Amino acid sequence: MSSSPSSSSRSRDGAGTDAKASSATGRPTIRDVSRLAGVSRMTVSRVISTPDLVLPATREKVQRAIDSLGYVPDRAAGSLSSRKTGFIALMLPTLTNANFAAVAHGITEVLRERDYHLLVAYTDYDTAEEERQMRALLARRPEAIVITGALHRRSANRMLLAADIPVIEVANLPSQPIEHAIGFSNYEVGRTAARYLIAKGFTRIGALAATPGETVTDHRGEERVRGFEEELAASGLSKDYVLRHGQAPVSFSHGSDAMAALLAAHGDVEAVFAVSDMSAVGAVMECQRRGVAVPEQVSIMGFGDFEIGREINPPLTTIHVDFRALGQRTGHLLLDILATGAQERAPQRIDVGLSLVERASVKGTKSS
Amino acid sequence: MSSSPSSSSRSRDGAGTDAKASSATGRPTIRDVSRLAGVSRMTVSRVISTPDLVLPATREKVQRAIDSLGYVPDRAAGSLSSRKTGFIALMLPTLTNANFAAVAHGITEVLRERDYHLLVAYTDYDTAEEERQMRALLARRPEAIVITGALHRRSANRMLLAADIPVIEVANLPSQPIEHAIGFSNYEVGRTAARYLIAKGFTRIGALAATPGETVTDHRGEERVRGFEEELAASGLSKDYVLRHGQAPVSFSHGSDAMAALLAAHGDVEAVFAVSDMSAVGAVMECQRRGVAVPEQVSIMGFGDFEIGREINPPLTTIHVDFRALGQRTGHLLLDILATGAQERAPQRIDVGLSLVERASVKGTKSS
DNA sequence: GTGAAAGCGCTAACAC
DNA sequence: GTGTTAGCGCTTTCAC
Repeated sequence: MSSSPSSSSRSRDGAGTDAKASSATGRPTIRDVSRLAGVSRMTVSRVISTPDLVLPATREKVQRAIDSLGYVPDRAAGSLSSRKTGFIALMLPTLTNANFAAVAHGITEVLRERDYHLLVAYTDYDTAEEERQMRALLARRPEAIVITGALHRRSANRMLLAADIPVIEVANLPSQPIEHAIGFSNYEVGRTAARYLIAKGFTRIGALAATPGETVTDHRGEERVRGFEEELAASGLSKDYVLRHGQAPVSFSHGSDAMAALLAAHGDVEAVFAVSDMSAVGAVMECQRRGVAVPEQVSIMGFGDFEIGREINPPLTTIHVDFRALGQRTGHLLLDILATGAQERAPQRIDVGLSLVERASVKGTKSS
Repeated sequence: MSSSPSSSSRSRDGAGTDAKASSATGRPTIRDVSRLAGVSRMTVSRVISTPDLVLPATREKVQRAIDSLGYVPDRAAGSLSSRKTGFIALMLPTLTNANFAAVAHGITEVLRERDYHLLVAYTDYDTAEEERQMRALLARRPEAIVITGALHRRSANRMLLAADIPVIEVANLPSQPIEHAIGFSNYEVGRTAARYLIAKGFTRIGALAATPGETVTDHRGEERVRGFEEELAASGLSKDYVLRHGQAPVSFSHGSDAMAALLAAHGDVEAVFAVSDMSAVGAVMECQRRGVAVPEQVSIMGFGDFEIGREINPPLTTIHVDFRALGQRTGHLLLDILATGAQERAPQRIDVGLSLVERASVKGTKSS
């Protein structure tokens, strides 16, 4: 493997000057490539990032060296020097939720093309984890950060501001966004559901949500019930049928349990809005088991338009938000911001809206 | 902010010597902290990573400087120097699947404590994405890599080997693992399902799977049908009822569609194994819609033990694997390997096994 | 079109 | 206990 000295002593440094031993890790470095190709490290760097600035002959020579060594540039070293890490931070309550997973998926799809990498952190709805996760995320020097819903700790918020990177809030649309926001109003979701059920002529209208906990809270879900309750109140209807039951995250079994509890307490309930389709599906199943006909005896609707809702019998009426598209839009805004050069971009506030999907689980729908 | 010269010229360099201007990014560096605290950068570094080696008085002084500046160490710079990135790579087919999300979740839970970060990449079942994703992952110099199922491209495999880091295969248990493997045999899942249905006395037994595609293939699902078919053949039963339909990833609607197709082609089918609970649930719903009684007319079972299976009516018989625990075990093995010092650890091959969960969707179960 | 020098922000190794 | 020196593997900047 010793390179035979060339006949003339060349002034280019390539194989000669940069004669340091190869790295201890065994993984080839840019230096190994430069030596093998007989060019400087800078030329190797150019072949990788700006190949057009390199003569085709040189480029091929370098490329062969790269291939034969199986060289993969170390991005950490590159970042340190270029001050661009290629990381985008994403902070979620959980990944074990199809909608949040869809957001992450949508963002990734878009960022992938530009070689950005998503750094995902999740709090499991635990506000105490926020600060830890935020610190860990910021230590990787993301070029921007995407968060879902508001932060709930001042400390986490302070860190976020101090980081001085673009912030995008997704899947929730605060009236006063930190900077950019793409999403919809959870509060409006609740109001929309209530208005819909009221318009259908129901008067004993309930809801199924999680109990807000000390540390573990589904803030978005809670906002939905809040909107729901206020609309009920605005129409002079009772909130007695609104049930907060169990802990976040809500799931199918949450819906079954909560529905059972609601039927036990208020057997005369006519219509129910569950803050998530997961709960709504559980509620429908519970009704089936109890011989309570849906929608003849009880109408049920949910939120999220999860695939399962389309499949059950009767199909679930729900409120739809396209989370994957939300992720994709977020990805595009991100690329836009990062290309435009950081803070030049005026804060965006994009409401992707909601749509009510009428299916057969609510009485009085054409399809039911 | 100018520091007044102290009465004596001290030999410690702290505030004096390290007098370079603060960084261009605006974010404080270790140098800013050291200056403010009047100590060397090394002392700051120690306060962060090995506080016990620093005098309490010094430590507090430094901590105050850290807090007042809002300093968050740059891990990229740290990695470069220490050669420990704190990254674990995870390569999945998709995150939009509760079981894979659960694996990621389980790993994260464990690694979190040690400040390791999971770097997730997904291929969307596209084997062509493998190489790209693998390269991007390795460029971040993960200390270990976790992959689900085998890699399908030689190029990706070569890169993996060249990276020379611990490899753990999860959720699939190849007979010849690359190195470590934690999981179960998908092939056995299929055989178990077939044996179960055969033992129940059925003879016209079908399956619902995806069609293997050119680029998009659910290899794990395909292995499950393969095992299923072989067991059928071993008992001299026909494979005519085994249906490969639609594209991966399978979903609820895949199950509905496939079940409809199966009933159309072979109305006399007695029992069906769907390669995923998602499909199985879709199949049950389709039967309900068609007035085909489950399990009286057709028995249905799935794989994965998704929560929804427990909730539907009748509850779904399935094969259970605890994916979150799988993730947690993977996390612990990872910590073990990384602590033991890389390659010292003998390759582990851990079969977490399967369990058949009998519920009411198969005829002849006590509960049905 | 290519190269040399300098340095990104941190820590390993060794002084004292 | 704390400081100094010397890099980690890249890219920026500027020279030629």
